Amino acid sequence: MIPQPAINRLCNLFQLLVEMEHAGKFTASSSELGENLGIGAHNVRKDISYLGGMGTSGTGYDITKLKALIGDRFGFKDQKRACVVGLGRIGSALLQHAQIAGSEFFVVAGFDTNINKIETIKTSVDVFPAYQINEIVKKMKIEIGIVTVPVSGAQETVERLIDGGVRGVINFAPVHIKVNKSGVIIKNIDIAGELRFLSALINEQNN
Amino acid sequence: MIPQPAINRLCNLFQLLVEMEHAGKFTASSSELGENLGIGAHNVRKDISYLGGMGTSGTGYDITKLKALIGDRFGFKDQKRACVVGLGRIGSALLQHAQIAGSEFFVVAGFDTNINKIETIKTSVDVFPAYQINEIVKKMKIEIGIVTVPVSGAQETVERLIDGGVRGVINFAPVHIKVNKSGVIIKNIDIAGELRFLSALINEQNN
DNA sequence: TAGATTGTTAATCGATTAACAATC
DNA sequence: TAGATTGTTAATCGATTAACAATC
Repeated sequence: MIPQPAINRLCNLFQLLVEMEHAGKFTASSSELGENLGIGAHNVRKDISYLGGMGTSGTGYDITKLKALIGDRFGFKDQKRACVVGLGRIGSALLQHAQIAGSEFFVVAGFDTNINKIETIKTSVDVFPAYQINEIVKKMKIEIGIVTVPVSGAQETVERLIDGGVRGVINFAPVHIKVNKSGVIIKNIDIAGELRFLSALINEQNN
Repeated sequence: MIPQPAINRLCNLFQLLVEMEHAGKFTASSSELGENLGIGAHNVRKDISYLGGMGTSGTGYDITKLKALIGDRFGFKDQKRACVVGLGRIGSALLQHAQIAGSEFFVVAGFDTNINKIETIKTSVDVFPAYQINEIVKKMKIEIGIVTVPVSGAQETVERLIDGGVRGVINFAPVHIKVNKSGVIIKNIDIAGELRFLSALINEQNN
């Protein structure tokens, strides 16, 4: 059982390794990796040790092997299908963006309650009315839902996604979502909240 | 010295209180607040106690007073000026969005290296070429920078913002930014990273 | 070999949870 | 008063840091 913060750091490490590999590097030491991630070398080694470890004393880590170790463990090889619900400014930005990110995630569908918006929107991704969420998620075997609807619609939207069979949700609405089905994970991203947090931290420094 | 996780939760609590007040509620107990935040009542009381506490035994908390207590402590009353650098899909969405969010943050300027983009973009917010970051941030007394440039430009962008006098940065580029000036806070939001993290968590459950 | 760097154990640190006396 | 709920102290839990023997 790997602690969540460690899983998170290992995800960041994975991304760093992708970039390093791309840049033509072959090996890296824990201190070099730590520097690039903004954490201690200890921490890097400790995190990697949760996966069993595979570094070479005196030399460091083989970038390609380490990347594979993390990727295998967390299932980063398989493509993952996602959908976006709520095609406002951020939603429609993500509808395009998520494919690009060079990541293993593909946005394969978009949803909105507003029929006009559905007809207007210019995108290569198929777009459907919100009442079809359940049906389409099932049909397309979508694993992850990205929710960018207003607070008032978030809970219901997530429930429909879960009914459709989604395993995880990224929720941009600033509300806590209640989940009854076990095994479903919700991750919140709250941009206004982060701004507020940042501003609180700045304020705290001044006293 | 309030622990950071507590500050974060108090920010969420603040937002909840705004909504509750808006809904016409006057008091709330720690258990009710906790339920809405997805945390324990213990935790709510503990967090509030960092601010000195002000609940009434047997009755709970006065929503308006509690909101004021948090807001005063973290400086949420004053309007904060922010700018967005990098007017891609997400950047230009934020250029509009951040004002709306009903928050105390105002986006007062946008920047991009691409001159064409600057001329094309439709927005009520003033938009400038990136080389003017330092100058404009100083002139407009912008406190917070929101960075949505590609990884390759992120470090330099943040440095320019800090030179201009920004106190905090929200960075959407998936890189760790090095800061030399003390008192400046960087918060990362990595959407692709969150997707990866989510997918790793889902994967971990299956074993 | 000598220098570098890993993996792991033990020690520290900090936050969350629990419990309860105090209070409205 | 009796019931409800706070604020705080103490106990638990978990993660990070430090240190070092093992290894290439």
